[in-house]
Amino acid sequence: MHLVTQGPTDLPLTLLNQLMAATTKTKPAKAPGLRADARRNREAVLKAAREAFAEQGFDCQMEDIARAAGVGVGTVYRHFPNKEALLDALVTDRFEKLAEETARSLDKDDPWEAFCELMRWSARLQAEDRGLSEVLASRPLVGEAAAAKSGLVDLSEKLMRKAQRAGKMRKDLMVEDIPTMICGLSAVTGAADGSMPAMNWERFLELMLEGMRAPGGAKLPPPRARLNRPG
Amino acid sequence: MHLVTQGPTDLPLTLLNQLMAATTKTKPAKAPGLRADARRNREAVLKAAREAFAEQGFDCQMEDIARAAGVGVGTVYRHFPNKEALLDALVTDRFEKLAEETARSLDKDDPWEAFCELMRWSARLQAEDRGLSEVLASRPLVGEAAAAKSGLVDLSEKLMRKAQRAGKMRKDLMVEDIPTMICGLSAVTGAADGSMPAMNWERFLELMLEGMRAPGGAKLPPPRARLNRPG
DNA sequence: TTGCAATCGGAAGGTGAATTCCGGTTTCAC
DNA sequence: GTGAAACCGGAATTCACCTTCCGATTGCAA
Repeated sequence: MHLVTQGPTDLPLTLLNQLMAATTKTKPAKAPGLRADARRNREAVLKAAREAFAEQGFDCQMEDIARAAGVGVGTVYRHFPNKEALLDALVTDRFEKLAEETARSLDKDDPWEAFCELMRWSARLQAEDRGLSEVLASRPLVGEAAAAKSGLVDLSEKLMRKAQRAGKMRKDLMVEDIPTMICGLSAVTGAADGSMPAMNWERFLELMLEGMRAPGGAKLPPPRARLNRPG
Repeated sequence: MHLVTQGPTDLPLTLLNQLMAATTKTKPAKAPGLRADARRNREAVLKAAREAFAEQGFDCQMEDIARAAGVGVGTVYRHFPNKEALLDALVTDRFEKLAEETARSLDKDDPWEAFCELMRWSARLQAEDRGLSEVLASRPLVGEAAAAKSGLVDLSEKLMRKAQRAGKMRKDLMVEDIPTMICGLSAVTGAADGSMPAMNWERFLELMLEGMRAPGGAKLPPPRARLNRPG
């Protein structure tokens, strides 16, 4: 009989694996001390999930993912305690990709142009990934993804301040306005690929950028709440 | 035994009621030749549904609606063939309200100011009604609501053209940009009331309006598809 | 008042997914 | 090579809703 893997769910087992990983590498490794077949399957599941999530968003089905990965649903659940955790892993990955690109933008010469290009790049990413756009538009974040987002916000803030100091972005914009903009944009990219092809996120984005450009016209309403971030 | 109301669902009965209504009033009447108790219940159901839909959006439950209306679920289904039809009725109603206000805006002196005020008013409506904002942000329309929307779009187009002729709105905006804007805005109002209170739709809206004001700056990307409308 | 068709309520049925369970396999340390 | 811990698959279970069904009730015309 098993001794340590007993419990209401498989979660403890997963945690154990993560602990073992931590002893091997310092970064949260993708596939720690797993048996060869397990590691292989885990990768296959992630790949299938990425595709299903990009295609159908949160409504993708666990069984489809399992089938696409060539495994049974049980295997999916051995690696991720539930659907939310699986998707959280994917979302975190996406956020890290966004953060990387944002960091790269910070090095460019013209911060305003860099900001605009970053927004365009990110909008394209959303347009190609229904899951990402759903998450950005309306899904509350959980788990690791929340932390990943907070890092992303910090980077955006840096870029924003740079553009403001350069006199190209209106001074009264706040960090909070950026997630807000991205939220609106995501709804548009999501709708555009779905039921309303006449929606045009490229135009929408340019219109918003136009509104953010310095010098600002009419005064913006004051904030009601601030993002609460550590620090 | 029944002779005319037989069918796979109660839909035929509803249609029949509507036909009967048509002979009494020219407009689609709310409660035609129904028995007194039926009419009373129908109103109660609509009221309860309106509240549940505004509060929880499409995820509201039929049983909750029935309970709030003080009737059984069976009664709800006698008046509306299914959930979608019930919500369609509510959405249509909302769209008509929007259209009325738009028509009123057409009579105002300063068309640009009227447009801005209309957008602000409509955003407030969305912020108070989760269901409405869901529909505008991402739900494909069905049934009557689709027709109601098309009427609304026509009116918006008139207002837009007026503002453009007055030289206050950039000339390269198209009708399609307005539903797009509203879609983005709805996502923001929806998120703001839910998980992300730091989102501020008032600021977002003003930013967008700023971008729409004449004279436009950078050229907008060309449309990819047009709204296909009759005429 | 009476007859009965229309209406009512809410239990039961159906559906679509997520999640659990467990007998059979596979990998790997020894 | 061998034993057992770790893994595997996918049928069975669970859960949360929407929708249907039908015996009991009620409004209304005669």
